[in-house]
Amino acid sequence: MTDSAKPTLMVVDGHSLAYRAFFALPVENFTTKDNQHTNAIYGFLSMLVNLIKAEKPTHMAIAFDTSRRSFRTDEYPEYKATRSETPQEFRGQIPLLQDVLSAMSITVLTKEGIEADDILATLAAQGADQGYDVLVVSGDRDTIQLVTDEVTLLYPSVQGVSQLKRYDPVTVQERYGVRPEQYPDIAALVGETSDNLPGVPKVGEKTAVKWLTQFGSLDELLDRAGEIKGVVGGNLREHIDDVRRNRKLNRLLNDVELPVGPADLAVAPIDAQAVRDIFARLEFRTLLPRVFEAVGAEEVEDDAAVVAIPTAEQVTPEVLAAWVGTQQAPVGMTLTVAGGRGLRLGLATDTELRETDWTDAAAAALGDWLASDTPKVLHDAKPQVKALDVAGIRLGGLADDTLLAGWLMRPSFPDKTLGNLVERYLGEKVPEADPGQLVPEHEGATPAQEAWFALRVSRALREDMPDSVATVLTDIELPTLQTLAAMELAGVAVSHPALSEFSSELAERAAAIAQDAYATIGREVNLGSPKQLQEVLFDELELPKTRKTKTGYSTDAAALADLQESAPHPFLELLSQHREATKLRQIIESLDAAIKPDHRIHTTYVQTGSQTGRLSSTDPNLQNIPVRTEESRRIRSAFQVGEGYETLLTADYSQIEMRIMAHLSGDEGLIEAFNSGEDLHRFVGARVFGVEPAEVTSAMRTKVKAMSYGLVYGLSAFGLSKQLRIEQAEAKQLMLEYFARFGAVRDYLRASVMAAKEVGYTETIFGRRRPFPDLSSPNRVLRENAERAALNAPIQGSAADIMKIALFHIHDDLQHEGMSSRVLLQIHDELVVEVAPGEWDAAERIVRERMAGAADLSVPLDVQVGRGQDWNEAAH
DNA sequence: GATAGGACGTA
DNA sequence: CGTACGTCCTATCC
Repeated sequence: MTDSAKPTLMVVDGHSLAYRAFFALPVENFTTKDNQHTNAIYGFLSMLVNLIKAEKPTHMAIAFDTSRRSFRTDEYPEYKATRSETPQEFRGQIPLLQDVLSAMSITVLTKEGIEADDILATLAAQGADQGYDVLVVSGDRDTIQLVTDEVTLLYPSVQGVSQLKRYDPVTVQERYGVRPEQYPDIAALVGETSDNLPGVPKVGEKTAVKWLTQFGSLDELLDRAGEIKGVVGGNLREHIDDVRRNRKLNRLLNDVELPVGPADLAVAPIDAQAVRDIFARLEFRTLLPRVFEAVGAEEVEDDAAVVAIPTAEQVTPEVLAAWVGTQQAPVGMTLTVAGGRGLRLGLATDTELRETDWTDAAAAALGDWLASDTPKVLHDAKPQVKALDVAGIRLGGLADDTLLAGWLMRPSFPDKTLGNLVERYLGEKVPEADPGQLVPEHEGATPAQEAWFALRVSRALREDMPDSVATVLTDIELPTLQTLAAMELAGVAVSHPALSEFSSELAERAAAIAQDAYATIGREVNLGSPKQLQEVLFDELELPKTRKTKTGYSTDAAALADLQESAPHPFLELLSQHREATKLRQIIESLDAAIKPDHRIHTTYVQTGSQTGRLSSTDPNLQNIPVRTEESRRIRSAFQVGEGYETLLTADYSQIEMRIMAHLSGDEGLIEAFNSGEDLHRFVGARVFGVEPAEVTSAMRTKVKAMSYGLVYGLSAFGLSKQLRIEQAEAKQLMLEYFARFGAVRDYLRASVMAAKEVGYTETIFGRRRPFPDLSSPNRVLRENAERAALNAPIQGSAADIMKIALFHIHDDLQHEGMSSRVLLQIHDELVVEVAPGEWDAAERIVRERMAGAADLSVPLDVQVGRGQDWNEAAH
């Protein structure tokens, strides 16, 4: 163990250890869904975390080689020349690893023409000089020469990267029979195959040690080489130049000029968020807590300023009402909610905090103020808005929601709690009650204290916020929030009898299909287990292998369809049918379970649930109710008009994303297509294939349709060929023809990605931004994924903006006109409205006007409206 | 009991 | 080698 009084400097050869990890860990287990390999990164970090925990260095640096070229190759071009090319899969991981390290505030050192071990040697020398205990971590045997009383080497043993052997002068002597500084002499004589440094033939470690002991030093040995007898003596004399060269090359430089010295390498607090972000990207999950445990948590906590949080004054509703009456500036507000009901209300200015129990009396005393336009700042206002609504109060003056503001600033940021925002934007900590303790040691923040934090975070966020984003927040998101609250409260009526009847049918059918399937293979398997299915398909039936997955071969629907074509087997069709039936049944069962006593399903819209600006829906997700097959639409038939209402209205935008493309690109052909009134795909097909619209066959229409939609997602010729099941050459030709007629589309898409690369973010028509740091990543997979996402983001995001604008305007209009009709669901480009008796005409007019008028584009926004007693019937 | 992976539903 | 989501099940990890 190291002397606790002395600081410990740990210097690590990043390259050699990551390389060992690369071969030690199976790459199949360490590949992200984007096909980014991470085994070297994972293995290295895993080892580093263990090292930090075990050694507790006070100072740390990690050195990397810059390239294969170094002063050694300049001197001796064959140096390391026999090493096989480092695999691209490995090299691609190094920049990512360095990103992680920098997020962990660990200094990464590289120097052109200098190898990592020379940097280690230099820092080790400086550290030993300046009174540090030095730990050198390297997988290169040459570093043995660095070992002294002050410098210890940690060297990976053969067992694997996690087992490091500790070399001090005594252990080196025991293992190699010489003092550490003599090790290079042995290496020079024996040679180093991996470095392509041949030594003296027939001389191994034993002979080398014997000679050195006998002659005292290498110089002495070489001077007196004539005294050595036999074949090895001859060999030595013959290869004496090689030995001199080896010795020259394996001497590590300990006087490299570096931008930092040991004192600059003090362990610093990690950037917890950056680490979380990059780990998310690398899909490391289990490693995150280990990293935080080893280096993160304490430092971050110490780093956050300990700010005295004002104490909240407990008052009666009447006193609180009097107090708020005197406030002009925005007030922070938190209504704690449990089971949809308000519990306690906290209000705060910068200096004064007030709290009261949320009772009928409080609602009565504060209702007017809550409904007034007096500006209020909340974090995650929607549940609070709903709880107020239950008490008969419509919250007015919603000036900011820090949850939405934080999301708009960083939509990829997964964790948007108030505490996270406070840390990021104020550098302070929100006290948290210890979870899992019945009597917590620490009290959490009170409602008024949360309100106080929200108020101050709001201001800090607004300072950073570009105007365009602030406009999206104020003019789109906050009004949308109010509307979503109302939609969630309204819910949608769903018929339990309809669902349960369908469910029973499907259960019977699935069971029968399963029996048939078992019969075709002669045994029972769990048809829901991909693992067991793989055994059946590829081992027992010996069907051709399909697309690879992380754990084997795919058994998904596309793979089964391919198999059915290339190697038909009755089991395949039965399996597909079984999947279909059980999937439908699952959906039905989960919907049925979500029906509340009011016979309605109340989903939760997650306003911050996407990176593009779309909503998401959970508990249950009502945005993925089946629609494609006739049978599955029976589920939609169970979504029915509720009691007291007359009919359901559905309204959807047709081809909204293509229309946005036409607008953004200004492509005259595409704009004409939308203004002509002709079916879009027929029009495009006519242009692409050079025929009259009437002559466009359904095959032609299918192709241009796939192409058009694919464009929005950054589709490649490969992807297009796969989807249409045509040759890649044909897909390529199709794309060429398409762009020959609609060239401005391609120009726009290219320019849009270029611009995003330039500024680092994309922007929707309304100014919503999405950052894309990976557009300039040296990693091709990351970069190209980012390019496709960046291509799509302004289009999908603008469509989301337009729908939100239409949505809250419809909601507001219905209210202002005193109608009972209400919006129930939003499914990205579709709305479902429950229409009250006698209100159809007005409702349809409002919906059509507001949807078509939500944006002024160079093409019309086409809206399709349908009506019916249930969702399926209403879908025209 | 929690988490990961495969599969699949929607726009 | 097409974007954006949520949820179910099974298998595996702890």
